[in-house]
Amino acid sequence: MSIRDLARHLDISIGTVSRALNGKTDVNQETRERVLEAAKRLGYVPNQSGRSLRQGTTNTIGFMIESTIETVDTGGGFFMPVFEGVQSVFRRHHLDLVALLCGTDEEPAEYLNRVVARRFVDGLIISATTRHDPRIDFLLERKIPFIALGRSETAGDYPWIDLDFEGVAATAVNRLVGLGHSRIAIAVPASDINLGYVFLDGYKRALANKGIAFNPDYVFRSYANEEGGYQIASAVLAQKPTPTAIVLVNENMALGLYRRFYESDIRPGRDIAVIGFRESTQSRFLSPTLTCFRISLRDLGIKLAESLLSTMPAFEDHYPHEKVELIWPMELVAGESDQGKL
Amino acid sequence: MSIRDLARHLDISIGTVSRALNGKTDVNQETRERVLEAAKRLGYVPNQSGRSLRQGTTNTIGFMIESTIETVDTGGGFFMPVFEGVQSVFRRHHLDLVALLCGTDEEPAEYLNRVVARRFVDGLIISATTRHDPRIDFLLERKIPFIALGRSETAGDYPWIDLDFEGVAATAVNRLVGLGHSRIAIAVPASDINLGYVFLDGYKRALANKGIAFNPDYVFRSYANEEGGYQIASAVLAQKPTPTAIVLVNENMALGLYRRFYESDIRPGRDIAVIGFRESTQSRFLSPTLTCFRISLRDLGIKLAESLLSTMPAFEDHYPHEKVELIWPMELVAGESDQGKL
DNA sequence: TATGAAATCGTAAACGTTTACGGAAGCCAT
DNA sequence: ATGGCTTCCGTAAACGTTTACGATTTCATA
Repeated sequence: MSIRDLARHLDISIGTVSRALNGKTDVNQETRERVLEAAKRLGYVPNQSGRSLRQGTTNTIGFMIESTIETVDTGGGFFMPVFEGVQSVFRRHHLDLVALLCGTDEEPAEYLNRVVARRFVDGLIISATTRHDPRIDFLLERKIPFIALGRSETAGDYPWIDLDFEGVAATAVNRLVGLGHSRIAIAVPASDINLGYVFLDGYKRALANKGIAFNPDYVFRSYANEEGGYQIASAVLAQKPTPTAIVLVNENMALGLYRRFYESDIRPGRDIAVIGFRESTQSRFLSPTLTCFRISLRDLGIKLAESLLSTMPAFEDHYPHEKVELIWPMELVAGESDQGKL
Repeated sequence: MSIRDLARHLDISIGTVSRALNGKTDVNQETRERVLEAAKRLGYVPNQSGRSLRQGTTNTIGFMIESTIETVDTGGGFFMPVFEGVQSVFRRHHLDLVALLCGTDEEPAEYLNRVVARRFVDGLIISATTRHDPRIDFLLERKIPFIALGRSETAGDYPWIDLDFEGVAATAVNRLVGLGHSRIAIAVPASDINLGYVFLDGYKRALANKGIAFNPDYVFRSYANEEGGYQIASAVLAQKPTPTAIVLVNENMALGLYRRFYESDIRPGRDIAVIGFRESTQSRFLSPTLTCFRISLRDLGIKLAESLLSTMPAFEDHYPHEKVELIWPMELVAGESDQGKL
């Protein structure tokens, strides 16, 4: 069922059929309707390879996700809601969204190289940005439209949207200070992912604002998951003087942290204050419930998609070019985990 | 940088270049090496649209994942490890794997229709199979190679691999009976996903084997996530006589269940036995640790990929055609959550 | 009526591959 | 010298689109 078959069936030329289907102006209204009707009736759908070859465009956007130990455990569904938001925008423009999952046995930059070389996608969303991310230079040099979910250290001349790690760290510290804490620990990822550095910066700055000296011994590094939380809890308990509060960079850490504390009869919220990171399906069901921060993930996805389109020349009539360097706000969700008295 | 440029640069015909790159036999060894070397040096990669158009094949496999409320919260990373396994096989055959994420605002069958119509992929892996899954009939009729992760009720003439829900339910029941329980509840998803029915069947059969009467009041239905676990815990406590044990179809339910029990001062493992489903990053860090079942997800992915290839004519020399109707084994991981005395 | 503009459509080239086909050259046996 | 293999390579068609270009018709206007 090619366009040729359809044209033969309607007894008009394939050029006209193509123009009718693509909404070109120079085609009679009546014939357009005939074409559309026949296409639907016969179940004709344009062959993507054909159009791609001709137009040099694939109508596909890739969302690259790494399955590193750090990001694999996005419990509570981080990416799915974002994806839905992205997809809702793309669908209006007949763009298909695919997730490109880079395994642990391949370098992200290598993987990306393959994707780009094969001209698989028209644009890209990358995530889990590292401090100095080679993918960004690569995409800039190849002039592939892209947007990063998460900024690198040199958040230079490329579009990115990032969560408000700095703001979250500051809000958490301020809140804890307000509750009377001064020995405030922080948990960051051990990896090179940039958000850890941003988070740490926000923490330091907030401490400084409150006139509290920064103590490097209160910075704990491990995996951004349950296991990491457990290990950090052990380290926290071993540290003297023991912190009275801890701020987590990742909500999955909370469960492991809780577990380890329980084993030493330390009850979060009563004996030590804990502020998690992102509100997830789990945070409400922990005991005590986790004080954390809410993100409108779907809206984030929508903004991500719109921003990407604004960097693509083919869409500049709908989405005029704009510089996107956006910090996405997060809203405090008070729980019980930071509410104990000192 | 097209094949024409490469041919011109080497001063040979494009046909020879193509044959050299594709490992055809009728090309001189020396010229082949020259071609390969030049291709690498000049960074030539065949345009996918061109080959797809010519060969009618895309070298891409799609892994369809639905982001329904049921599957979105695959905490502990279910899909990522499976994905890696699949990818490790495909990479050897120069196949690209993409994840096709169907949002909640679109029917899975509709979404699949679009994917297939645009000839996006050469083969498909579908998951979250419902009881009567229209996608299966559709793919069979269109003769698209596919494999289902999860069987439908009429697990008929199509390839599938499924987790051993029946075995897990039976093992759990037997274990609980061995510990002295007879009032054993079961938590299943409220949706039409088929695994719930299979799980329930295994439960019923195991009860019958042990001579325990099936009590419909002990079947609890809700979402397969933390929220659902919480609701089910409430329902369990309200049920008289109260069950002394409960078997979960989903590990994410455990946290909500625990939370609700704690609110009523019921301690899992002491006052009520709980057996979760899949071992995840969380199960070890719950308090008490969750008794559950381990899956080798990477191997599952590998088998999934190999099985799919065995249904594709283009690969029948490497993977001879075979009937795939496979129940994937799961191994008990004893925790503390079922160890209380009655 | 002649003229030009507007509306509509057909023709054919082009996108980058793969591959069937045939031709040229080399070699060996007759 | 002829014929028949084998080895290697070039030619050109084909995949299914889109689109620049030109042709035809219609229609209003001078």
